[in-house]
Amino acid sequence: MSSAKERLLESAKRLFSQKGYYATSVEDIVESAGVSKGTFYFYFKSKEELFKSLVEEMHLNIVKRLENFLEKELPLEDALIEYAKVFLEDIYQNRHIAQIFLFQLVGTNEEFRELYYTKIAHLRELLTKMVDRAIQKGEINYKNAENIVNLYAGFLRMLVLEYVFREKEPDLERVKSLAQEGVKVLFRGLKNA
Amino acid sequence: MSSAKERLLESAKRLFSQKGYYATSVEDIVESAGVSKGTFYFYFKSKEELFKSLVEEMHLNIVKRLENFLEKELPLEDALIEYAKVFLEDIYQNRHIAQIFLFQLVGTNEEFRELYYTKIAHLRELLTKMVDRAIQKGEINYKNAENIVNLYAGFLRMLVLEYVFREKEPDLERVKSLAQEGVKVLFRGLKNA
Amino acid sequence: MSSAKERLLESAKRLFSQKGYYATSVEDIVESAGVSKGTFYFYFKSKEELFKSLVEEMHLNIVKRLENFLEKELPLEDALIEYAKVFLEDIYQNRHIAQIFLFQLVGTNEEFRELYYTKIAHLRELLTKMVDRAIQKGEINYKNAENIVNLYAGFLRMLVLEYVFREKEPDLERVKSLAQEGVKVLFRGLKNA
Amino acid sequence: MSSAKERLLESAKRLFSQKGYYATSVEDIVESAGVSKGTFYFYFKSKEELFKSLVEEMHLNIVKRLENFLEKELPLEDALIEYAKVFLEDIYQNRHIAQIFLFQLVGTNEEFRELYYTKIAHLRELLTKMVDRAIQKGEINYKNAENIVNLYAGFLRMLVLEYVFREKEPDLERVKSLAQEGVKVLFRGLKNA
DNA sequence: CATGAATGAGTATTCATTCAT
DNA sequence: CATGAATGAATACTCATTCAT
Repeated sequence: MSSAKERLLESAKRLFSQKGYYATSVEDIVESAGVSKGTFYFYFKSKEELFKSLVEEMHLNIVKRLENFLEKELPLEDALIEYAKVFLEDIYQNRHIAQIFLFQLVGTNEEFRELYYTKIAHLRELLTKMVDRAIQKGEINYKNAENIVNLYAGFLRMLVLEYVFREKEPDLERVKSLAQEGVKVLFRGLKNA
Repeated sequence: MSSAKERLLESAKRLFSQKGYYATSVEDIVESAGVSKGTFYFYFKSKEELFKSLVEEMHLNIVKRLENFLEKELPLEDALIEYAKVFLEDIYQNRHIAQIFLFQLVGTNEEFRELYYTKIAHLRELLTKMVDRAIQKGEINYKNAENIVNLYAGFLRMLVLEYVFREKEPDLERVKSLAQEGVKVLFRGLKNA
Repeated sequence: MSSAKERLLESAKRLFSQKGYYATSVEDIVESAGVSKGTFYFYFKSKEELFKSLVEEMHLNIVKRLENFLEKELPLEDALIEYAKVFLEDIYQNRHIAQIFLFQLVGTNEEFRELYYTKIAHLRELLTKMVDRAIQKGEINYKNAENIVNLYAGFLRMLVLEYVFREKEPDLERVKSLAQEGVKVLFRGLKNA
Repeated sequence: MSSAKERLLESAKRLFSQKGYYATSVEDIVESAGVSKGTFYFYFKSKEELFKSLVEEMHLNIVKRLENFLEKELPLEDALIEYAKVFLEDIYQNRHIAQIFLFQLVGTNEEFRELYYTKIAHLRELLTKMVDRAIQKGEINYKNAENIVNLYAGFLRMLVLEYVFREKEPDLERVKSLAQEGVKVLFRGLKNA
């Protein structure tokens, strides 16, 4: 049986992702976790701290995965396709926390927005590094790595927003295939500049 | 001199976009507008209703602009580039309310998220129509209009998120040129499928 | 066509009697009367003053009617029966304002309760006088006039509460006949002490 | 020492009965009880719910008492006299909550009025049963049980209104003796029909 | 006479957080 | 570790009343 802290984390993830940070009360969380309020504050300094720790967790997951990818040094097209698939799978597996990270953080309040931009900057850096390498290797002819990240990351975000989060039971295979097609389109454009 | 209602609307836009829906209190809004609480409720049924009316306003603006574009029947590449520029200009001019529409709605609570998806669906439809026309005319060879919308709209969203909203004083000309470059890359990819 | 003041009075009577003093807002009243708030305060100093003036009006009505009855110097039984009928008819005709007078005044707040007791004391006095006369004339053998008023007035109040006010469309003839029967029962008891 | 909940209930009873439902604020109640606002809402869902629970409590008290009386199967005159005494004693002991039940409920708003009629209907039924039995046994000759209840209950209500609630320190013995006399008068009337 | 925009004190209710047990 | 009673500042919203036009 899961511990009180784990149950609190699970409940928080689910409720934050469903109802949003503000509309989720500590009361909601402890009730759903079946523990007392005192217990909540034994494990977490505050509601905000819990939220931020979820964000941190998700961020570290994505970063780790992305760094692993970088080490493989795949050709860019393969890398972009493979990573897109892994990313979508990952996001789907961690839907709740991912929703918080990708779409709640920016829109909730000033502090969270800043946190978002800090975390995202890190991820963009990693992606930029990957693209830069391909530019150096002459794999593509459009050489603005930052803007390539805009195209690629914007596309992935859109897929997540429109398919993974919007639909109750997303057809992940279809989303992955959309991702693959999209990246191919993109890559052709990058090569033929 | 501006009327009480106008001042309330301006204050609300600014504060919602800065601090977010929940972190902005009616107190904040009326204080910033220099009117009493009673006046707020004389003009708006509730904080929520005011928020939603701002969203509606922005939505109608974007739809109108997009419909105008559709009527022009430009070649797709030109249309995508021109619309991107107009869109970015527009979003910049209406930064506050646009921030609310594009990034707060999804992340705030369940009701707002549903509202977001409803509004966005409408915009995606219009874009899809534009792309479909180009497919019929043989302008491009990748024929999944929906996915092209994912690529294009995702890219624009990312530009807004990373440049227009992130930076205090965004260099709009640079963003537009990134947009133009990105669309060209994309279009090449679409043509050479 | 009725004047603004009359329409305000009518609306106030109806709304106060239906929803109660506190649950009826000045807004409700002016809306239902089709006039502006300014007009309300042109004719009435305050919501409370309007309410009290309605109470005063009803009180004067009942007092006048009762005094007329006293002058007739009927035998007690006839007087009690006749007055009961007239009273019920009257209350029915002025249902709204009567509801306010008889049942809202006591239960609403301290000030109104005191007002109620003052007004009611006056009515009880008149009734006591009527009964005293009958005692002096030897018409009845139970000689506690105050308690007779308790029996009689309590009975009438109960009829009003249970039949005139409770039912949407009260059968007034039936209520009057209940009143007549009840008074006869009462009178027999008074005579045979 | 009494618990926070008990103190809240006591304060609420007293204040509601003195100032009325609307004129008593939650602030008033918690201040008088010496607890915080949060504590109020820890124990009661709302001001209205607390009010209704007081009503329910009083209603159950009266019903229980009345049912006990019914079981005794006393001759009607004795029953009416004995019950009147017990009722007055009871009402006096629970003055505050009784005032709420008997005189505030009807006059406050629509919802409470309906609640009043529901509760009172129950009490009238029990009394009617008691009277019906006496009619069947031939104890009285006036056979309209419902109207007898009107006479009896109206009389008791009037005693409560005029003596128990009106006076700061009511002379309960005198009220009980008025009740006894009144019932005797009534009973003679009923017998000699 | 009449309007309706504007006021601001007041109200019920929420909720993150604390702490004695 | 765990509980849950208690806190009180904060919040959205109401409403009687005023007053310039």
